[in-house]
Amino acid sequence: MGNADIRELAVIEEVSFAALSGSVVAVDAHNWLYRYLTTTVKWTNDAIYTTADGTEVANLVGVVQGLPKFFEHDLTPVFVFDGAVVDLKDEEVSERRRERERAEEKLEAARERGDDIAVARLESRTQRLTDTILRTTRELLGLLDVPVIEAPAEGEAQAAYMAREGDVDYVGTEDYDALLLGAPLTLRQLTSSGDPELMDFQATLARHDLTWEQLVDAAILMGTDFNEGISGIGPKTAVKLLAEHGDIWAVFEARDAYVDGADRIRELFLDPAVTDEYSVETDSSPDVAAAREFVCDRWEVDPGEVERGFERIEDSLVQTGLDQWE
DNA sequence: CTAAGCAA
DNA sequence: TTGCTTAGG
Repeated sequence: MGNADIRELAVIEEVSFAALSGSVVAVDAHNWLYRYLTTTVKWTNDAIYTTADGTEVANLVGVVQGLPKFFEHDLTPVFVFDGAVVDLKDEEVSERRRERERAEEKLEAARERGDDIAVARLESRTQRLTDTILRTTRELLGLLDVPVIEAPAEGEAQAAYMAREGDVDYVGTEDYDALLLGAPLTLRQLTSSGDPELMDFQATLARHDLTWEQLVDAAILMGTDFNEGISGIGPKTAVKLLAEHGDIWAVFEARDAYVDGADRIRELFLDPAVTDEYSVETDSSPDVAAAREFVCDRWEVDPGEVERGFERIEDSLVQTGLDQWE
């Protein structure tokens, strides 16, 4: 599939958190939450992340554990939430449904034979961001005064747009799509322990002598989330073909191979639904006490699970407060 | 999912 | 160079 192929084209360098100090990052909220739920939190035990009535609250633990990373490095996160689901082609939708059903069958089988490791792995695959998870995440971010922006469609597209407009410095997501959406600078691995990775849009275009349209065309040839690539075309061949033929239509002609709905897929990347109705408020005053109460009292999370995170948030507040006097 | 190794 | 498989997180 295409993701690794796009990485192959992208100009990516490691950066230090220190180099990012003072900047604003538009975080793809769904991507960030998903990553936290599947890797950090979900991996350990399950019961403590569920309330007595069965509501999942692992997201709250994830938020409390994940935000300090931004604050401690003097990064301002802006969380961008998905709006309406972008409608895919019918076959794509049913393919995904089949995938999901297959995964859920396997999960059931693993449960029956008591294979805990397999259960954990499969659960992370079938994990869904429920309405409750999204709602409580927004509420907690609100209490901590972290800006939240509602995208009309894909959060990542909105984030990329805000970065292109210069309203934020970076897009934060693990997804390579940000590059196709024209996000000038994308940060990856903000949640993991090592240094972040910086993906540079203009440098990527320059390296391969491509226009934005051609980069998107190359991705479509190699395969994206929305289409199968053309067999036999990887990163090298895609770039060569576009240099030779100019655009995807000419390539189709020359190879007598076609991608269904290529014009629509192109549009999803080049001209996605976004809104100007947002404001990025960078000075914040988190109500940590209220956040604690929300997480531990309202949602019954064991204080031990989030205490360290709240402390780090409080400490980083003091720290930035001091910085202003230096 | 990502990296590495191998066949065509 | 691409695509497939396998190991590991």
